[in-house]
Amino acid sequence: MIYALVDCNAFFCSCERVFRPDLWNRPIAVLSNNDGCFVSCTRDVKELGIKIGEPYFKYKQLCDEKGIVLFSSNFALYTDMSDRVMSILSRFTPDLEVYSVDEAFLDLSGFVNRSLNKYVEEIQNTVFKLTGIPVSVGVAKTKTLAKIAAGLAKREITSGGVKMLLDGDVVNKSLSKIKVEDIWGIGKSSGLKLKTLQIRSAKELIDYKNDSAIQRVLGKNGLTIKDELSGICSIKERDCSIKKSIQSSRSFAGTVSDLRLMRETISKHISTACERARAQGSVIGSAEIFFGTTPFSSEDSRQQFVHETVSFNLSTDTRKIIKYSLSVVDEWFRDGLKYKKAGITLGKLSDNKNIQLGLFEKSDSPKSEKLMSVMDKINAKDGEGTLRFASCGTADREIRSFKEFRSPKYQSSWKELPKVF
DNA sequence: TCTGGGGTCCTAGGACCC
DNA sequence: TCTGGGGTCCTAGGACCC
Repeated sequence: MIYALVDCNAFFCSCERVFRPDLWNRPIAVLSNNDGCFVSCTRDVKELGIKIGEPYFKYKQLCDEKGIVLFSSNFALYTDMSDRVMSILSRFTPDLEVYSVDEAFLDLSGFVNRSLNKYVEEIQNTVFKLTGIPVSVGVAKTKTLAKIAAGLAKREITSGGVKMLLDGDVVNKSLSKIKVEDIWGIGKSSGLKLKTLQIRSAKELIDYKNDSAIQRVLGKNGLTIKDELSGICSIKERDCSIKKSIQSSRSFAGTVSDLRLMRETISKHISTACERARAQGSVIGSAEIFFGTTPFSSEDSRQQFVHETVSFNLSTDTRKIIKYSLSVVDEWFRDGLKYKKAGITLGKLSDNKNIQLGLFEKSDSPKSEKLMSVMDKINAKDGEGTLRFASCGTADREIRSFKEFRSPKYQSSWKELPKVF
């Protein structure tokens, strides 16, 4: 096999730059919900020591000093740009696996006879020309090696954003420079375990003879990764078109200490998630409700973090799932606590088609299905939340989030279309 | 006095990813 | 004032059964 991993460079930042060409050479960063953390940074920002996931308030001063241009996250823009990039990539292979919002694996096995290098450059150039998004490409015999190659493509200035890891000597040389915890699928904790076996680099991992020791510390995943690094394809394609769980959650801009507000928040999360579940044709079997105070140290408040799962007969009826979920809220909510975050995860999702064929039980009445379908249609046409349940509260009590640096909704709002003079 | 062996299924939690 | 939001997969251990 020959895989190419195409990875968009600082994707969210690049999306913002497409509409702000004046920022092409400026350091920029994108912040998470409530402008809490950094979620995307251009290379020059990373070089200042700012890492993805770090809280913004720690670096506020540095950002001011260095003139870093900040953006609040604008996911409507990023998903739209992602769709465009992926659709272009699909022209280059019959087998495209979209791995995340900014990455995809292309099976290029059929192209070995062409000049692979040229083809890859063509992919890179086409994406940039048609979307304005710069991408790096790593090419190798397995997905794990392609991930490593793409990482090298980004790091090595001379690479032009493309790195081929096909020749055995080149692969070995590269692997000896890769720290074990930087391998795709091995994190901090597994990295430490491997160090107890004196394995520090990717090369040391593939040269390690005692497979059972690797399996003991990493589980069978460890051997899969070892094979992949040795050039043996062992990772199956994941089908991500149907989600197995669907989550909706947010941190509050301030804190919430009011039961009614918490009930409304949970109801809204349930409504959002159920709509997404119905949209992918799923029937829901369980809901996990969670809410909690800040996990970070704060002297003035007691801490609590609730995680409760309720299971029920398969259903798509938002009303029913809200009812179950609110009973959890009522049971666990404590007066006087300052809640910082709340959300839900829908689980035990099954395919609606199988249910209709009678393989499983479903408890909803035909009336309820009709109601949900009408609601979804109206909300799709006239906007999110046009029709909602009373338990979600009224719009004026909406819990606002901080988005100090939001960019316009260039592609999803007529009022905010970019203007060309 | 003294308490099997094997199997399946489910769930919670950990680890990892972007 | 202040620390994201979404996912996936694996494993260990409990419940249950014969």
